[in-house]
This record gives sequence, structure tokens and C-alpha cells, in this order.
Amino acid sequence: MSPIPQERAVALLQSTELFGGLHEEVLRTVATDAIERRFGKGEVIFQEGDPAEALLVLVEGIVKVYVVSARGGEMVLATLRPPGSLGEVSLLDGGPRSASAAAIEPTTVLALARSTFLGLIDRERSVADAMLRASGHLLRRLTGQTADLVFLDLEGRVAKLLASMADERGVRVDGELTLDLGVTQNDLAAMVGGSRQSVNQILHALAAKGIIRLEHRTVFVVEEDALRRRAT
Amino acid sequence: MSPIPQERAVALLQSTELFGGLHEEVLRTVATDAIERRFGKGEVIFQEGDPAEALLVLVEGIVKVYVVSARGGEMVLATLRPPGSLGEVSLLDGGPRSASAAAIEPTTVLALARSTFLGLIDRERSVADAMLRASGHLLRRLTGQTADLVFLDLEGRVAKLLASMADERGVRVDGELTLDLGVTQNDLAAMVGGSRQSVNQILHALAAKGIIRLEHRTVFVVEEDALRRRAT
DNA sequence: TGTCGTCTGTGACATAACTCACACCAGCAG
DNA sequence: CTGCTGGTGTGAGTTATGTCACAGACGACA
Repeated sequence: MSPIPQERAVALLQSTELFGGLHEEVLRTVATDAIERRFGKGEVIFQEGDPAEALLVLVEGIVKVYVVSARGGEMVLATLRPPGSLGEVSLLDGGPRSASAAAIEPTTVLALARSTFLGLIDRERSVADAMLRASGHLLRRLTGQTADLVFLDLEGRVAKLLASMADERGVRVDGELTLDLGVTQNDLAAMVGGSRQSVNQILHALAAKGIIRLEHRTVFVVEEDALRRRAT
Repeated sequence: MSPIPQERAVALLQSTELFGGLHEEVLRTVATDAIERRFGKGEVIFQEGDPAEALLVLVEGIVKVYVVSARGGEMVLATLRPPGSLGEVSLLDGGPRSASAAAIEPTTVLALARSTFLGLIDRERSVADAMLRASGHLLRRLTGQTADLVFLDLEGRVAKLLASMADERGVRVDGELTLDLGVTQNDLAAMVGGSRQSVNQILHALAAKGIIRLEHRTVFVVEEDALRRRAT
């Protein structure tokens, strides 16, 4: 069930925020307990309300964390790439999953059983510390997102999203800041709390103003300053 | 600077989520290090971006935690009453204050210096656990609030707010569920991410439907079920 | 008891953003 | 190559909610 090379698992854990500080020896025992799981494109990893058995560490792929409304709406809370982890909240308080998660691209994760993780927290001070810091970080991110929903109009939120995506994963191709979105406009819309159509219009409006250029599923940021200004 | 009776301070700490499990002996040393501070109505306790020196435990009064926009808008993230604490996020990750806080009513707090709190976390496993659980709880509350902003219309959010306030602090007065708001419509509006005027209209619309009755600054919940249904 | 400032009530008006509806395009499966 | 399926582009019409502009009420304090 877990044919991932142990060396690779250890290296992976080491690159995460949560386990970064641990000695290799400890990581090896953790890696031994971990189970690898794979998910196809679009496959659901867990759903809001499920009992939480594990913390998941991303090995490869893209995952969206989201909540759904009674009427089928979807709000994306975060989209994660390696190295990253998901399922922290349930581990923190022992409750059921607070949101759903699905693979946007084929992805593989390492699942750490709740019990081994709790044991680790007990024995390794640095894991508990990292956990506290990580949750502080999550809290900050979320309050920012909430504030944006109230204070910014949809165009502002789209601009902000593009800017932060460009920061994280933008690439300069002969002088031009290039961003492969990696998600559909539907996902984009769910990230900013808008409708797909409106987001589409806004994308083209930004392009019409010369702030960005659109192509395939990638965005060229022409006027980075203007984009950032529009996000304020 | 700290003329609060030690016995009272200990009792207070014991009633909080964070320190509830501690031995009286430990609490006494904590109480010794705590400093009492008072704030008048409307006074700002700390502001977003301030360096964080302390965790605050509410002794008396009402506090709102909020963020402000560049254009002066205000979004209330939480309104707290004793027993409760504020300033957790900065303590978790050592960063600056992630939001502002102000007294809605005259309030007094116990300030625990960051250093003593961190020491406590180190020595007392139960505090670290409580901290992790508390942050999980905060995270859940915030993701719920974010989802509501996206999924519910303003009337839904107002209904939900009233319902949860009634749960927490509603009183039955000869059969009728009575809720003293304790905040202005302005604050109400900032809690649901709407304008004061719209919230006012919605309050009266709910009253017109016979779901609630308005008086002074208090709300009588006539049709609790209808209120809850409207909040879905 | 009067006065001032804050809070509340209400209307007219503007507009951002949603829904519905549909056409087009591209990539993949057969 | 051909036909789907899912993603993208675009318009018309509707609506929720914000803004502006007041008036009246209340309560705190002089």
C-alpha cells in the first residue's frame, strides 16, 4: 500500500513547513507509518463533515480546499501544491473535516494517521510549535480573505488573486511576467466568490485596459503595478 | 498597576477555555504576572499591525475584533464577552496583531505577557493542547463566516447572526425569546458585511413578516424556526 | 430641563453582479 | 475524422445592495 521510496518520503517531509525542523531519524519513523494515496483529476479526497483520520502531505499535483452551499455553490478556501499539507484543522481540534478537498490535477499524498501525528506532537516540541505557527498563518490568510470579500469589489479580488498567483508561481519569459493559471475560470470564480461569467468579463476588462494579456490558460502580466493598485 | 484580587483573577482564568484545566497553584503564579487594564466605551485596545506583547483575557465588558479597509470600512470578526480571550493569533506565530480590537462597553482585561504565556505553553501540556484546540475553533468559525459571505444574501446573514446571538445570550421572558443586542446597528452591519441602512431595512422586513419584534435595542424572536430557516 | 450627538428610520437613485441563454472552440474518445 | 464534453466568450434583463440625503428619536450630560 505504500511503495513510495522511503528516502523520497523523508526528503518530502523535510521540505514541509510542519516537519522541516525534524531530525532525519525521526522523519524516517514517520515516513514508515505514512501511507501513499493517489487521486485522479477531479476526484474528491475528503468531504466536509467526514470524520478525520489523517493529516495529508502533498507529494504531487494540485488540490483545492473548498466548502459547498446547500444550493450547490462552491467557495474555494485554498489551492495547494507541494510542499503543503491539508487537514490540519481537524487534527487541531479532533473534529470532523471543516471543508472538502479535491484533486484538480492527478495528485498523490502521504497520509499520516492522526494517532502517529499526535504522538509526534507530544514528543517533538518543534512539531507542536510548527503546528501553532501554521495555524496562525492559516488564520491570517483567512481573515484576509474575509476582509477582501467585504471591502473589495469583484475586479479587485480578481486582480489581487492574479497578483498573488504571479508572486508565487509567475515566471519571467523574456521580460514578461507569465502565469500559467492551472485552473479553470470556474475555479477562479470560486476562489474570489463570484460567478464564472463575471470573472470572465473582468479578465477581459483587465486585458482591455492593458494590464494583462490573455492566452490559452495563461495570463501575461503587462502592468504589474497597475494590477497591484487595482487590488487595493 | 494590578489591584485585582488574586482570588478573583484565578477564578476568572479557570473559567476560560485556555486555562480551564490548570491546577490552582499554576494559575496563581500566572495571575501574579498578569496586569489589569481598563478601557472606556469606544476605546481602542490594540490596532492591526501593532507588535503583540500580550494575550488578553476578558474580565468584564464587550470587545469587538475588527479589520478596517483603506476607505474606512469596518468588518467585525468577532465580538467577545467574558470569559474569553483575544490576541491569540499573534501569540501563535509571533507576528503583529492581525486585527484591531476596541471596547464596545467599558471593559477590563487581564494582560498576560507573551513571555510568560510561552513559558506556560512549554511547561503545561494542557495549555498547548487548549491553544491548538482554540485555534482550530477559530479557524472553523472564520471559514463559516467566509462561506456565509459568499453563499447567503444579507437577510440570510442577519437572520443567522440573530439566531446565533439568541442561542448564546437570549433569555426567555414569559415564554418569549428575548435578545438584548448590546451593540448598535452600525456594529450589526459590520458583523454581517453590509451597510447600516440595509441592515435596518432587513430588521424591519423580518419584523413585518412576523419573525421578530423590535423594541429599543432588543429583539424578540417570535418565530424561531422561521428565523433559522431564513438563515439557510 | 435643554441641548447636542449618536442612533435609528426611510426614500430616491445608482450600479455591481447575478442569472439565463446561447454560440463557439478545443481536446479527447471512439 | 467525427462527435462529445467541458471550457470559454458575450449579451439582455433582473435584482440585491450600496450611496446619498434627510428627519425624527433617544439618551447622556451640562
